[in-house]
Amino acid sequence: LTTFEPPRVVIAVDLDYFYAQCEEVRDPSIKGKPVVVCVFSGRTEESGAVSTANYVARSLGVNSGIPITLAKRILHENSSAVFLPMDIEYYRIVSDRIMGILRSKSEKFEQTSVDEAYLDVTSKTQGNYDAAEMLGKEIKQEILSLEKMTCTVGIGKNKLMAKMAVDSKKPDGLNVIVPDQVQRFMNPLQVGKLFGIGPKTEEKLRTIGVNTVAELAQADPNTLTNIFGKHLGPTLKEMASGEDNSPVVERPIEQFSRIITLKKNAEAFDFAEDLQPLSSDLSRKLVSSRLACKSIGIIAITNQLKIKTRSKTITTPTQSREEILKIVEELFSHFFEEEKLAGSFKIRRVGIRITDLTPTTIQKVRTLEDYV
DNA sequence: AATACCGGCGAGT
DNA sequence: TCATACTCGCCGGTATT
Repeated sequence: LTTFEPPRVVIAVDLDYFYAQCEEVRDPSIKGKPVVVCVFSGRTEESGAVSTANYVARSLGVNSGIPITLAKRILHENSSAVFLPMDIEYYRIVSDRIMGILRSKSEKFEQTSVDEAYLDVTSKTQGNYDAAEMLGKEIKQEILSLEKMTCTVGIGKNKLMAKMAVDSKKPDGLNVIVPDQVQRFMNPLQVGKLFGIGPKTEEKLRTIGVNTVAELAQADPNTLTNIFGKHLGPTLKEMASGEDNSPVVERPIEQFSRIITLKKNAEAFDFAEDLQPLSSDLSRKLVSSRLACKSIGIIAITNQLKIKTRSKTITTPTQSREEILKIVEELFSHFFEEEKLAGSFKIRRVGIRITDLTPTTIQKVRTLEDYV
């Protein structure tokens, strides 16, 4: 006698143009106007990039990642356009409330960013896609009534298909791709539409004559493995078939980083002062999450926007602001010595990354004992 | 031979 | 020139055990 195992049902939820929508909710008078949420780098008055824009702004060509100055040029005749500095703390508070709602509606839950999450609802729906769709409508309605916010819901047989469903129905959509329709949905797509295939991978595939997902699904496995490696090659083929076995699970954060734009480009290590707040922030974050790091790294971004990194693994995990800073300064000193020999170059942005995070169980025990 | 570490690259929000 | 701040994952090369 075997128990009935319903086919997996996964819901992906994506909060529409999240940062900009948070601003619309906070101040409804800006709804209908172009709303542009900006990260001001502080280098000059207006330098920086667009983080998110609402759909009014997007329809005019103001997309994520473009320079703020360009966005202003595009919208300069539009006197109603609203440019706001990113207020990540506020967005996180809104996000936390909504994620709480979503978590309560799922058996397994995985938040993948501040505005996206997956819900495994297999047993709740008993594998029934009509039940899943009703649940999707309920989720949309609840977020709308409690937070006055729209979202897009995608439903599929795994995370990939749920995500593909979401991406093809934004914004304010509800899209179900039932298992029978997976091939029909996927085959005609250009490979660049697949989640995880960006411009570089798309171009590589084009050189071997693979343009559509159907062609990728039929592509020669050896060729793919030769080009993309023994993991990515087979994964690409699976993706093209709409297959994805990855479970919906909450993952612990594996790295923290902080990065800033320098007031002026550096040709030598003359910005040690600027690193102190970064180190402090990361140290605080470690302490508050009861973690210590075993690996400390630096990030340097050149004026050509090339990313360079150096890192060091230490023997005893640390939370210490001073220790992190000391290693970071060593790494930057070495880095500039090396690069000096290599030729002239300029560093635009610098940062610190900490990885190999390990729980500080000793602190946990102490905290418990305090209560005993 | 297996594992760890390192730096680069790519993708996504 | 105009180009943020994050996080995750894989690749290949090299070092360590």
